Amino acid sequence: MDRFVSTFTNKIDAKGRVSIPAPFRAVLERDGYAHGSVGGVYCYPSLDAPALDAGGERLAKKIDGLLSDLPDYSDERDELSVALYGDVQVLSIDGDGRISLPESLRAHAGLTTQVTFVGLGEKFQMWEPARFSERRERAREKVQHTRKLFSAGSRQFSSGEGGDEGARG
Amino acid sequence: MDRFVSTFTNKIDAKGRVSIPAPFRAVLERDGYAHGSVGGVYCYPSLDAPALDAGGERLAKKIDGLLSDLPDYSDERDELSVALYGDVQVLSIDGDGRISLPESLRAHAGLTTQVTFVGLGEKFQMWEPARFSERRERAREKVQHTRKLFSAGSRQFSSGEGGDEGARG
DNA sequence: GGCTTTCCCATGTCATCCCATATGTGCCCG
DNA sequence: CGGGCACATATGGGATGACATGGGAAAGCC
Repeated sequence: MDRFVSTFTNKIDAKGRVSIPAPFRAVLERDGYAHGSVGGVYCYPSLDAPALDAGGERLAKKIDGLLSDLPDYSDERDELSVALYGDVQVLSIDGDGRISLPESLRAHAGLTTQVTFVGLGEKFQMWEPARFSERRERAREKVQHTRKLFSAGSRQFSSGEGGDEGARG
Repeated sequence: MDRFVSTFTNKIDAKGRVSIPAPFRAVLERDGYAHGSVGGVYCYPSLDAPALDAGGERLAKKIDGLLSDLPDYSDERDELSVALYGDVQVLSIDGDGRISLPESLRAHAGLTTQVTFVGLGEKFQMWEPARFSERRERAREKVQHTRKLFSAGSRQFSSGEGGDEGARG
């Protein structure tokens, strides 16, 4: 199965366009993106980060799956639909492998001149480079912390330790 | 399968006309809307929101399906029929891809100068922009809450940070 | 006959398409 | 082993077309 991996940073040009890293593009194409046809890149604001989530058909079907569990015409379904579908933008890829990011999306992620593409397996994220490096730093720390937990059989970690960077904000 | 996705905001002109976003129009056309022929956009007040629901043939059939599940001549069916069919308007799309909204529909959604079209998969809704952003905010909070339930127990420490690869799925 | 609705055309803006260029990378050949 | 060539990718810009929107004319309705 193809996954989105690695990170790349590309520029946003004067028209708001940005090249999708070629490896990501390849994954999207294998994921049902036919060049001329309908469909494209599904993109929406990340729920818990100043970034954008994006993916192909596989991601879209996952969203469908969430909703199909709820009964038609229930209040709950309508509300979830708004949150899931309402924020989604379908971005088409031009002949040169670029997408153009609407203002609303750029605003959520604070994107101005550059975008960092971060592969997350079934989807990828787009970050403002500076924010991402900050986030990555914290993620590294957390991995270290997790490793300590794995090896904690011998040594009991103190209860305060886990909270040093855990609170997000 | 074609779905209504994304949100768009268009203006209502002096004659009460409003352009249907081109992507939605494309979905409607694929859904059995032949340009000159009979049929059009099925539109009715949302049952539980100050908005309008709309869609094409597929939506109409779904409503039929809901009713056929209920016994003939039952009070419940009568009530639902009235609620669903009674307020339905079939709006025709003009040569430029516009519909004109009758006063009764506009009143229910509080539409004045602008309309926000919200794709919800098999149907779409029309909102007064300000009301929609309010609703969207609530929907987001609800999804966040739901997500926390999903991921509760799997990660006790630090809510979210590195673990957001499962965000929407 | 006045009013509303529908059709048609005009316009400005924005997105898309296409091509040109730069940069870097791997490969081939010397 | 090193230089150069070819290709893929990223990026910039110009031109063309799509789309939203406004207004006028014609056709139906009361």
